[in-house]
Amino acid sequence: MNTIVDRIKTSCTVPNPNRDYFGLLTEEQQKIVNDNKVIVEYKKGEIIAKQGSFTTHILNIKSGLVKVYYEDNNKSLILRIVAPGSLIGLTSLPLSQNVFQYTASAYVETTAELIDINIIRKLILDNSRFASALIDFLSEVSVQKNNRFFCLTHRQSYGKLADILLCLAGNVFKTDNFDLALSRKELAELSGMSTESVIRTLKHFQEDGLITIKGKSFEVIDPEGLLKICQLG
Amino acid sequence: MNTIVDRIKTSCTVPNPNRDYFGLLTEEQQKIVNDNKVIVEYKKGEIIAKQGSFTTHILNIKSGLVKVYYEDNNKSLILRIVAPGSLIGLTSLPLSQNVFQYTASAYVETTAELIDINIIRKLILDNSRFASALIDFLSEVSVQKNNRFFCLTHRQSYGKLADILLCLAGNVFKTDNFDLALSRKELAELSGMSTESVIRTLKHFQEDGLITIKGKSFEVIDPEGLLKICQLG
DNA sequence: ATAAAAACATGATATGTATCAATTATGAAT
DNA sequence: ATTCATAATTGATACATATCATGTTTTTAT
Repeated sequence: MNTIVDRIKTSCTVPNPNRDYFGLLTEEQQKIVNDNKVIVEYKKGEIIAKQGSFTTHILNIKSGLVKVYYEDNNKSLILRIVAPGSLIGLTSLPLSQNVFQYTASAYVETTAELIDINIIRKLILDNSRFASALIDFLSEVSVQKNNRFFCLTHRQSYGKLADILLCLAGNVFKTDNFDLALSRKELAELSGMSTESVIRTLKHFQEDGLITIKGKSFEVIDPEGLLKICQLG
Repeated sequence: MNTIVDRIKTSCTVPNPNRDYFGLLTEEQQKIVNDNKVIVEYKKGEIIAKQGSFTTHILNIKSGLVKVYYEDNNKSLILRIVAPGSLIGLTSLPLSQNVFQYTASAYVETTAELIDINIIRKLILDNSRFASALIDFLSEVSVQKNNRFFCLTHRQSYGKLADILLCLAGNVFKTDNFDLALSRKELAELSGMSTESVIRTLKHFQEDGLITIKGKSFEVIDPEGLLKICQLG
């Protein structure tokens, strides 16, 4: 599949087609996981994991949409957007950093499996295919994050927002026409801009016939135009 | 050890005390590695790995100092500084992204072991302690990189540069008095600023009695002062 | 249904920092 | 030692974007 989003270095961090990490386990190992997991539903805005608190569980996101962000001095930086099929908390696997290194909260109603991190640690040692899959996962997240930060540090507002819009249409909703659960403020956080600048830039895009907005309803009219803006910076 | 650098979220990405990843292998496995590695010396400025080229080898840095950076549209972003004891190329372990995701070049004369990546892939499957150690490594690099990007996106020039200076003194050279191999331009890249701004800011720090500079020779006079600047932003 | 709060929008202003241009210093090469 | 190239420095200017102030609309709660 070769979408328009594949043609830019996007700040989008929604993962590629899900992998079934736990499908690599033996039946017996799967049973251990199933016996040691709980399913939790989070309402919109709820904290799923809090930076600095002990990581007792890895989260496997089953439905919804989650933001993972780093907090310091009342400022925050969104590290990645997590969609179903992705895991949260793996950076706490090293015993030397056994607390959450970031906060995760639900953008929308979200369901997650919580699996004891010590079970995961044991499975890594017992099942090398599983371990290898986690290495792949960490590597892929790392590369996506590099893209994101390149965009954030080297593009200016028009490019950043165009990028986000293409990402939302192409990766998250997979249609040019979507209702966005995020507020303008959240869009601003995501693109590293001020809320006002987001609003102004969206207006500009609309005037140039690139998109149409009605409240929370977005439509991408000219994806190629947005792409061009991304590439220019 | 509790240095001043431990008290801030630093953009510094020099790794913690080395781990001997290959020491976790069996003697037999170590022999395989030794039979399939070469040692290469790189001169200052030489490219060690080029973004986009096939990753045939993982690099184990033995001496020197390396910058790992992401390139796009003639712009570049330094992802991390690599000191001896660290590995380069692990993000190419997934077969889905088997090319270098970044470029690495030597800041100073550098020595590296090159180990066939397929050997590494096999060892991950054969030795789960080794796999687990690589997971830890990837997690730690990930967290350090988050810190770096938080600094780059949420601090302004004075804070960024103060941070870099503390990092150089505290983590890289481990003394308040050091000769810096990096040019002002490289310092600018590292802090995500323009060269001119770096120079002006360094001058300002000097006028305020925080540091002394004579050409390439730096001395940190008032680390607490620099720390305060970091924390303010 | 009404009040209160939050989100959205718009204009004016401030500011940090890049960019440009020009000058001086440093180091390498012949 | 002289030339050339590269790095460092300084000042003037431009500009993107944050911040502030204020008003409007939408959503939420009672």
